[in-house]
This record gives sequence, C-alpha cells and structure tokens, in this order.
Amino acid sequence: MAATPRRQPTLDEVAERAGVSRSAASRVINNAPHVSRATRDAVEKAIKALGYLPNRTARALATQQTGIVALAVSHDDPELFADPFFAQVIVGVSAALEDTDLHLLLCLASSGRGRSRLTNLLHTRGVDGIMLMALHGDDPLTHIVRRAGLPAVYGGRPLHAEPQWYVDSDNLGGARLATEHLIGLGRTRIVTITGQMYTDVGEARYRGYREAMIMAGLTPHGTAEGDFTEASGAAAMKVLLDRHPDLDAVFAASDNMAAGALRVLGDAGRRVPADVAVVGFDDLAIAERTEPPLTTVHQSIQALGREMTRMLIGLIAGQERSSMILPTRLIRRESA
Amino acid sequence: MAATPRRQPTLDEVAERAGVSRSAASRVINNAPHVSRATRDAVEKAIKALGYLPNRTARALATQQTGIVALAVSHDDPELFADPFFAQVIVGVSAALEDTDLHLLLCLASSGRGRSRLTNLLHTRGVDGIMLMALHGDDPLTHIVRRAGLPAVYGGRPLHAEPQWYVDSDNLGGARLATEHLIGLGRTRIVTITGQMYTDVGEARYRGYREAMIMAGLTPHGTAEGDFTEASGAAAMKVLLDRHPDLDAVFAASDNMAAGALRVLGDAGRRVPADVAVVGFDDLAIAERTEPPLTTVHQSIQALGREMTRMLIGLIAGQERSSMILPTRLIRRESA
DNA sequence: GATGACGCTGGAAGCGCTTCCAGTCTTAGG
DNA sequence: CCTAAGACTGGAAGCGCTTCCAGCGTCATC
Repeated sequence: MAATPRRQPTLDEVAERAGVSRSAASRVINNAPHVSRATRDAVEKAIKALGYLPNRTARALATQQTGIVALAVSHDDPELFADPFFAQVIVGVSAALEDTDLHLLLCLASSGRGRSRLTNLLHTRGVDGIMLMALHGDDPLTHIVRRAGLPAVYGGRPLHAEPQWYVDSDNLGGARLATEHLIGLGRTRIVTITGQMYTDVGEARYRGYREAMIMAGLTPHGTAEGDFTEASGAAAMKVLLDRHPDLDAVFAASDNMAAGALRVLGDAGRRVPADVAVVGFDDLAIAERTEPPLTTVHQSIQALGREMTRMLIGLIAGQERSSMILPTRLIRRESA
Repeated sequence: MAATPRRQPTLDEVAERAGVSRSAASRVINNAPHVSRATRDAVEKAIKALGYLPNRTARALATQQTGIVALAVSHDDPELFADPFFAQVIVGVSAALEDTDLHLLLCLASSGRGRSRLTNLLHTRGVDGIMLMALHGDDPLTHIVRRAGLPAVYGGRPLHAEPQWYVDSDNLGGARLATEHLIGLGRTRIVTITGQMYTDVGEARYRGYREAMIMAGLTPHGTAEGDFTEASGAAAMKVLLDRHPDLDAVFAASDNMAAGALRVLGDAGRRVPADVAVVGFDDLAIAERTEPPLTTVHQSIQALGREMTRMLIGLIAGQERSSMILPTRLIRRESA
C-alpha cells in the first residue's frame, strides 16, 4: 500500500479553534497589520496545537505566485550535463534560494519533448520565473521564454542576441588577462586555441586574446579552433605546432583544451613553461593536476548561479535590475 | 522594468466562447466521458483560438495533486554534489518524467536550513512525492519524510534501516562477481579495499567479497578501509602491501580507490595484472583511463534514477509496488 | 404508449487560501 | 459629552479549476 497522505489542518480549523474569523487568522500568518495582541496569541496557539502549515497550492492560487523558479538546461546529454559546471551552478542557485521560500525546479530541455514540457510549464504558470543556461546562438528556448512573458535571466549570453537580463563571466577580460600575462613574460609568438566560434564564450575569449595582442603591438600568431574538450585541444595543438613551430606560448580557451595541449607539447619535446608557456581558462579541478600545474583564469560558477538567482528574485518582486558581468582573475601556477 | 506576465485565458472564457458550460469545457480538457461530438469540437476550437492552457495551480488545488516530485540530495558540498553520480541520477529521473506531466524539484538538503525547507515543502503539500539519495545511516531526512506521510522512494538503502520502498544497485552481487572473477583467474591471496563500513554500500560490497571467498574455500586475505576516494585507495593499498606482501589480487570497492591502488602498485614495482590483478566497482569514466584500463563492475546510475521515478509515480497513483535491486555486471578490461 | 436506461448538460459546491470592504469598537481631541 | 480618526474585525468575493448531482432529452424495450 502506498503512503497515506495525512490530512493537514486547514486555516478554517485554526480560525475556529482560536475563536476568530478566517481572515483574522490569515492576517496573523502573513503578519499583516491590524491584528490585536489577543487575536495574534490565540491564533498562534491554535497553529502550534494543530501543527498547522498553510497549503502551498491554495496560497499560490490566491496570490498568483507559485514560489517556484525554474532552471532550464539545454543539454541532457548525460556526458555534458555531468559537467561539474552545472553542479556548480545548481549549488550557487540553491545557496541564493536558501533564505527565501522559493524552490528550484530543474528542467532538462534540449529534446523536443523537454522543450514542449517547458513551454507548457511556463504557459500554465507553473513557475514564477526562469533561469536559462548554456544556450547556443539561436536556441528555440529563447523564443519560448520570451513568448511566455515571465521574468527570465540568462546565464551567459547567446551569441548575437543580448537578452534583457543576464549574468555572465567576464570572458573577454579574462582572456585579455591571460594573454597579457603571457606578454608580460616576454613571449611574443603567442598562439591561441579557441572554443567554438559560434558560441559567445568561444568568441569572447578569442576577442580578448586578440585585443591584448594588438594593444601590445603584437600580431596574433596563430589560431586553431577546438570545442572546449581535451581531445580537441590536443588536436588543435598539433596543428599549431605544425604551422607555427616557433611558437613560444599558447592561450587555450579552456582548461580541458589546455590539458590536451600540454600533453601534445610534452610528446613533441617542448618544455613547459621553459620553451612554451601555457595558460588555460576556467580553473577546473583538472588545472591543479596537469603536468605542470596549469596557470589559468578563474571564474566562479557558483557565483554565477547565485547572482542569476538574486537577479531573478528581484525581477519577480518587480524591482529594476540590470545585467551583470562577473569578474575573472588569473591564477598563477607553473605552466606560465 | 520586469517582464509583464501576460494574462492567460481562463476556462470560463473558453466555455463562454464555445457556448457551453464551464463543466462541459472541463470535461473536454480532461477528456472525460459524457461529452457530445459537437461540444467537444466547439470547445477545442475555442481552446485553439484563445491559446488556452489550464492553470496548473488551480488544477492542483482542485485535484490535490501538484504535478511535482522532489529529489532530495543530502549533500550540498559542491565537491560531492559535483560527483557525476548525481548528474546521472538526474538524467535518469528526467528521462522517466519525460512522458508524464510531472516536473522535478531539486532540494539540496544537508544543511539545517535546507532540511527545514524540505520539511516545510512536504508539509505544505508542495510536492506529490519524494525521492531521497545518498543518506547516511541515521539521516534526519528519514524521519522528516516518514512524518510527512508522502510517497517516498529511496535510492540506495540507509544502513540498518530498510525503507519501505527503495531502488538499489546489487552491490553484494557485484562484489561477488568481481571476486569470483579474480578467483577464476587462479588468484588465491585476494585482498580488498573497502568503502566506509558504516555505509550500506561499503558494507554490502565487503560482504560480497567475503562470501565469494568463503564459497570458494578461500579465506579473506586482508582488508583495509578507505572512503571511496582515490587518495584513500592509495593509502589502503600501501597498508595492504605492507601487511600482505604476497597478495596476488585486489578487489577495490570503487574505481577511484582502484585507481589509487593501481598507482601505488606501479610505484611498488608490481605488474598489473601479471603480478597483481585488480578489479574496481562503479565503471566510472576514470576506469577506461587508468593504466592499465580497469576491469570493474558496472552499475547504471541512470537506471537507478529512472526506476526510482517509475516507482514513485506508481506509488502516487496508488499502485502496489515493491522495492527493487538493479543488476550489476562485470566489465572486463586489462587489469584482471 | 409507458418505462427505464443511458448520454449529455449546466448549476453549484467545493479545493484552501488572500484580500477587499463595510462595519464595530476604541480612543483622543475639541 | 460629542465627534472623527483609527484600530480591529468578520463576511464575502474571489483565485481557476474539478466534480458531484439533478435534470433533461433520446432511444430501445415491453
């Protein structure tokens, strides 16, 4: 037999027991003004005695607020979702939710089915607002969300489509930082391994590299595109070594790609950092375990999640908010 | 300015437009019996014209079903939550939810605050049921959940406290499989590195090893306790080599520990599998990348999530259900 | 032609809460 | 002592949906 959902006491029972009207009891619970000391005490006593807790659904119907926010992730490929990135975001979001009475609904919305479920959720007013992560350029979610007309905050920006509210890491600035660090080391033949150039992250990190080079009076020395994975970093490194055997530094747009590059450099007999300095991006756990440990750009994913959530809460409350860029910083280890 | 939540059309408007009563319209939507062809057509036309979608909250209030299930995880340590394990569970859960109209609420409930939020969620009837993961022996969540009287399914069993409904991997059987494999290889001086013995997983995997040994007429050759991490596996391996220099095989209760053991064995000059055969447990990604690749016991975490969800859905629907143990199987690679 | 049985229908009563509003009771000020 | 401004109060009307029920036709059966 399935569990028997005990019947919870209702506000009416509380009111009756306290000898007041339901409205009075309601006022006590929401501690609204115009409640006498005596009423308050009586109601509170009744609440305690009955173990009363207001029914969420009923309250939601009356107030038109569900008390739930959604986090939609546009990847349900287990491998990609398993990325610690999402876990970090979720931890950040949860932290920000911790002292509100909002709860988190998680939607994996990459498949058609997932997307239509999300659409339905939004249009049936199942949540008060939504956070979106990891969208590609023209992800259909963008339209779905806009049409629903609910408060929505983006984590990162879809390329070429600046949403009204987003929180993003300073990819441009971080890449510049990394490149400037290499330049400061006296390197001049600096190449870069980029992420996919059709993503905002990939594009911004490349732009940061480029800007730093030009500002320093150097010319970008070579570029190869990867897809943020270790394997792609290794492949890109091979291409670059082949085309620019004289390179003396590489900026990889992700730690994973940097790890791949490190491996290839080692195999090619180049010493790091003596012959080639390497810096990555993300500051994942892997960065501490590469050989040598990786100098990289740190971004706080938890902070990203936290700020998205704060922003969303603000929007739901009807406050003015503006988008925000979270700072990144260079972590110096031994590879550069 | 915050987004303006467009007003959605209501059932009354649909009914009016279709020229029928609200109850008739409702019947069409829930495709209940006793609806004439004409009524159905009229209502469906009105629905299409108005873009109507039933309000979730209102429906929830009337039916006493929220359409939301919770997944509570008793770890919010980012490091632990980042474990691909949880991501896999979530993917499995989402898959099972995909063709229902239930949604997933995620609760990180290890802190006191998190737990009281969860308690509140359950008692305010914010969800229809709950799935619990990764509980230690006497986790307070157990009581909280029992008291709430909602359908609850456990992933894995808390030690010494068999919940009424759970889904678990066959840890005992898997460990036996692993040990038997080593025995089949002709090894006789087989040691084991266990997980924490105060967890059900740790205990069951140890028991499987022990039973297999005894069944084969061998005596357990040596045991060291780890905590499922790579570092602890390495430490345990050192101890075992020291105490049982003649060992010819090791069964590690997790791939991470096996990886640590492999490293230590290599440093000690033992060849794997020639001198010492090693088998792990979990079949994580790491198992394919160790040197040599690790023979291990595979368990499907996604399946775990999926089955938990199916079971919960059944319970919510009032069906009879019984707990279930998911099979594990041996994956042969090169370490044994 | 009377009689059920049955399919369909709309009215109405909830689900459990919030909130508006019109009253009643104080109280201070004149 | 009268009055008006507050402070409280409970009744009632929602929020948007489901569902029970009584009522109505329509048909096949006797």
